[in-house]
Amino acid sequence: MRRYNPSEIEPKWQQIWEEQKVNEVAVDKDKIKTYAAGMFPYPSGAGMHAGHAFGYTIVDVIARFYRQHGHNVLNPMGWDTFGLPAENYAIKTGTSPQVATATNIANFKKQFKRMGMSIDWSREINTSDPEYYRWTQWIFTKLFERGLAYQKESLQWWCPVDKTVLANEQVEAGHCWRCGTLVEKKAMKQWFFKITEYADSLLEEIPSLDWPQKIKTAQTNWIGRSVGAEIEFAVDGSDDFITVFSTRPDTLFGASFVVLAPEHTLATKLAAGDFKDAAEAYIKEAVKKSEIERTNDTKEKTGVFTGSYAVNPATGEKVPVWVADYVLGGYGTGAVMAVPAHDERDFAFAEKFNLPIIDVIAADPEFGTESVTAEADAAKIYSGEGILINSGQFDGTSTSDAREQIVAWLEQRSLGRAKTTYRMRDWLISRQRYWGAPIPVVHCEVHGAVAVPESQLPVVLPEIEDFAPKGDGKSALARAEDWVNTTCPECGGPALRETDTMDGYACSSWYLLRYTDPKNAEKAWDPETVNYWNPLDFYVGGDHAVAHLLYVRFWTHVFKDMGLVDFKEPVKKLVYHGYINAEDGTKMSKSKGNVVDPLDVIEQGYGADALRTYVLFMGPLELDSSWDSRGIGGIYRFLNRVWTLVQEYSAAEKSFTGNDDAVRTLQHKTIRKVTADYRDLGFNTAIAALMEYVNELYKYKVDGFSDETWGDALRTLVQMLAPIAPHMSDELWVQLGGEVLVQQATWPTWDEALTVENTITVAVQVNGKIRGEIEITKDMEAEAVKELALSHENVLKFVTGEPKKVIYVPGRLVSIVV
RNA sequence: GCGGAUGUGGUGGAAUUGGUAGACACGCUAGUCUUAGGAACUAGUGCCUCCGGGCGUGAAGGUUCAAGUCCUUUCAUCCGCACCA
Repeated sequence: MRRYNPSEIEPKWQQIWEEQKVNEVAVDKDKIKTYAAGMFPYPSGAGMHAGHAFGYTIVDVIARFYRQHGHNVLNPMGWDTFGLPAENYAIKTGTSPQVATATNIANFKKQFKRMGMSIDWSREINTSDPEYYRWTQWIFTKLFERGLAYQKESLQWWCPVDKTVLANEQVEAGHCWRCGTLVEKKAMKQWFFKITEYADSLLEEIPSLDWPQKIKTAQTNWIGRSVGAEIEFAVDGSDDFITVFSTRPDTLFGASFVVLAPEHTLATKLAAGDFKDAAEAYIKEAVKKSEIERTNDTKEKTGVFTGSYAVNPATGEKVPVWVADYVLGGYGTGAVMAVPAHDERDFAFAEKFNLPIIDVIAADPEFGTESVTAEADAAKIYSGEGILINSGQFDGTSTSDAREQIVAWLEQRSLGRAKTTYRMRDWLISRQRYWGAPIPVVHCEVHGAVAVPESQLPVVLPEIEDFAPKGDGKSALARAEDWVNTTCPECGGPALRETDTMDGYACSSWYLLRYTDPKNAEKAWDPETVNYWNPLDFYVGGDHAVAHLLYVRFWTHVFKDMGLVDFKEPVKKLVYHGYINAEDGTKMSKSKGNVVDPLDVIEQGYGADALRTYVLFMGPLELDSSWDSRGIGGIYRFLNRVWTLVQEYSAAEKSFTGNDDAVRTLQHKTIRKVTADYRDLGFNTAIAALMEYVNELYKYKVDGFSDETWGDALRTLVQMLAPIAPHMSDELWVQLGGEVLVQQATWPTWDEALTVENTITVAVQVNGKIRGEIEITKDMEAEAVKELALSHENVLKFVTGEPKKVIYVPGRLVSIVV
């Protein structure tokens, strides 16, 4: 009898799949399409780890499952190659990023193939390939045309180690997402994408997405829409106005002081009189402090009185103007009206500096317009809804009505207007680094910033010797003089190329479209092709909640507006999987030496099928788990049992056995269960059901094998195992008489009538406690079942006299109440 | 602080509409057999027990014939965002 030997059969089938090009697909409108992709990897020098194996196995199983349903399945792969790690690695080792990247890709590709991934390799893309980034640049120019890419001077996050600016999304708790260094603020002229213009559009579509709630909430919070008003406070004795933003214009009558962010343009100007020196010193100090220092210490508020006053537009009262670092320069207008009675932060500030606290909202309508302040505990801040008090003509109005009425009242007097602000900022895309797609812009003395025309794309990244940043705020490209000096596409006059490169996230914001038309040399994509395959049916990943997943949505929304695609949302279903940690439960890392390399596991003899099955069996997709080297042994045992069962069947004398009915019922029940589990992406339970199936078949086989029923049962087993363990399945499929590859055979179906067993075990409860079991036939009447239950020996012990109530849940249990 | 989850055996985890809690697997225990292997197979494995049964899904209440599942309160852990006005 042949032994299960994955290291022999796996390479064999991988070669056959490749030779037959079974995974290469084209547009076919007669078939249902399914487009499944994993978030493409950043091919690091370390190669793949168990987490990669997990994510891409999920994609592959989905792809194979739908292929077995006759769908036209696109499962592509590409490489996210631009970015800091590759460049830093290159600087460290002295090799060029181009060379290092090519080596790493070759390594990753080998691993993918050895894991049996059913990828259409004819569609492989690489973001650092000029044929790819040419179109990334083209998209930039289109955004530029529409005013969605612009340049502005502003304070930005700067990583002093990586010597580049970072997007907001790339700063994690004040530290650089790549190297962990404390970031600084630096004023620089930078390129931005105007994602804020799409804030509402992006927000609106979130509920329609079949994405994990976690991600949807994270995006909603990230966009952070706040509806409120801008309100003008005139500066007393000056023509200046302080514009504040508030979500609670209904509390305006309680605004007892105004607070400016230290960065506010009026902050220094308003420093006056005896307070001038102290205020200026505070402002200077606060601006210098890193953001992290400022936000870290949230308990103790600091601030300083400017010496100036502003006029509350509702009351006409003079209120002091303060400067404090709890007000953020970058949000709203950088100035707030402080209503200490109804805002915690303002309250803390007012208490510390002894500023007036005016109650303007009564929580309980029963208080009417009478102030509760006088006797109310001073420490009580009420930030909820209620009825206005101490608010002139608005007394008695509900807070929600007052919000509208007060804004309208201000608007009449040009002292305010409704305003919606967002927490999200525009996407900063300039990077002062070499290894990225050059921003396709030329700076002309006459015409300013001019987009490079399509005919001159790509702007190829020149190969240079020294690509390390020097910290002068410019990328190494600035030193490539031949490249920098060029002519203006508008006038032909002398001009300089933009030397910043684009954030790598730009490249990954449209690759899901390019996959569908990867070789198009005429345009970024053919609309018909893109609209056939897209949007993506399944997008599998375990990283990124906002950054990439927000950017890719943003670009697609823009493409829709530009008429380049027919859909707004790029990803229908987002499959978010957990991490695989090392055996000790900590994160796998190269430095700790606890990384599990999938290739090692395969080469130890377990094979790719066992690896794939194991990572899926560990638990539900979304949960984190820890690698357990013993667990894969159990999986290997299971695959061996499958193998052995088929060998025994093949070798056996076939005869009628008497267990055919039972085997058939088992088969149909299993098809129903496993099919549903696959569809719901419950791979762990699908595998468990297949194990149970095999265990049951082992029990039945002692009676011998019949030809037809057992052949069917085993072919079904092999087919249902095929998405997960494709190599073994193809091998056994042939052995069981299959004529084509398993993935080309139709998925088994079940007959509901055949899933019902002839005799069913029903539990009997007395007063909610299980007291016995009865065997009934499948057609037994409810009354007969109840009677049978009541005559059960053990049940009789607990039932004295006439039962109050007898409930029969068909096929499940009988509940007797006494 | 806000938001999102998650709490089930020694471990990873299963449980349609509320309907026999612990599927499946790891581990463990005992046994069988042998070409001593990364074995394989068989049986057992939630806790307690006076062997009748009792108790069990973070905790406490509630609804129900019946609750891991629904409701109320509460505790713990993890993750995301964090002075966003």
